[in-house]
Amino acid sequence: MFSTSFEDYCDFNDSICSNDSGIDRSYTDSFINSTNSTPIKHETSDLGISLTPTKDVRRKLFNDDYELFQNPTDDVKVFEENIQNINTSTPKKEKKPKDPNKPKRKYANGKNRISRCKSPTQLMKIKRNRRMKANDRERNRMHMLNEALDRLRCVLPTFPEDTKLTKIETLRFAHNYIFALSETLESLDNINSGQAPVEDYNLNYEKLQNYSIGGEKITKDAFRDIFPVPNKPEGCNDGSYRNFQGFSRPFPNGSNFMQTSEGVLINVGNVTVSVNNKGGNCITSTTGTGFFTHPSSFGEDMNQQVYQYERYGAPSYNEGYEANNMPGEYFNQKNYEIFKNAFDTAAKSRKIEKTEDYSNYGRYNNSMYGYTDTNCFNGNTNEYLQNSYYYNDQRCYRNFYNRAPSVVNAQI
DNA sequence: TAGGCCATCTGGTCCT
DNA sequence: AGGACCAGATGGCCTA
Repeated sequence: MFSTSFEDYCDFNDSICSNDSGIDRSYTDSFINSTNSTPIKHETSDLGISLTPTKDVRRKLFNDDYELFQNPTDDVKVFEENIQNINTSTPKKEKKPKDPNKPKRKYANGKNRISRCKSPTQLMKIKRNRRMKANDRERNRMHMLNEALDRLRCVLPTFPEDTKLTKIETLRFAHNYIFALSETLESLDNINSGQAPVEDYNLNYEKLQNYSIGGEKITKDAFRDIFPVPNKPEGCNDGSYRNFQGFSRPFPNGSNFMQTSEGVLINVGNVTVSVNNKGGNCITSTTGTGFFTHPSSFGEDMNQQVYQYERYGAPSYNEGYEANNMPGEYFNQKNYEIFKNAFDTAAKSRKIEKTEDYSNYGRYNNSMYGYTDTNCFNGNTNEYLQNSYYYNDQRCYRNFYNRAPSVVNAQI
């Protein structure tokens, strides 16, 4: 089975590996990312072929293996016998019945290219090469899967001080977060239809996150149990109290919706929208802030408004409603047009950078990984790493508190 | 030190 | 043949 020529095991010319095998890359990655991932083995007795840095080391490794092949110990013999009797492979799936109408595939006549005129030694090298390439592909595949999970983590409303969610926690939390957002939309629909909202949940991220980490799949009933309807704020008439609860950090009044004498503030997800009665409108998201200001209200400062609410408390819905005679329907056609125009203007003003192409294995580099929040910035200086994925695709949600807003002025 | 989590290796299966 | 996907095995790291 094994070649008796030692040199056959020592021919580690990299040319036997295809250009996309990523061998050098893997070796480099093992140093770059050694603190974040299991380093690729260099000194173990497994194949360890291309992953070892020098030919001398490779020779030593294979010399050891070669000696073992030539003179297997009793332990090795017993092990090899036992291993034949253990089936650790993926269980076979039942084969689908063949479709007789499906056209048969054509195969070339004669021996295939690989098995033709190849010595056992050459075949072994070919197999080993295939295995290395398969390992490399599998590694990259898992890396991309982890990239996707990291992206998911960044859009989930976790807090900076939290430890990184595990994979399963991330998936559970994402599921429950989507559920919670759906509940928000349902409440919003009830507002628009003139009905009282279904619930005014006393929501917060930490509860939802902790629930998710516990491994429970959230349901409507569980949702109501976990987030009970809070007591109405003082000054609100229960009969006409209308409010909906988003899932972002609430305003000082504990709600995600705030009706004031100046206008309306709505906070849903990562976006806060301020519609000012005088035309000074603002959209704030995790990616920045855009102000859409009517000429008559240039100089209006939303931050001052928020500060005023924090200090003196926001007026209740009824106060705002009565004072301004606001219509009950906030998301009517007119407001929709206002929002649409504002977003369109903002979209034209912002240049969207192309995100990194992950599909290029050759350019793959673990140093680009955003495993920790610190990867989003340059250490403690909070400078953006221009070559980081995070810089362009804005995944670093949890650190955007530090980001200065970009301001866009437009007339609506 | 046990257990959880993770990265990696590996062989099997399915599909093109 | 070869790539994608999957699941089991393994070893390292970390924490209670």
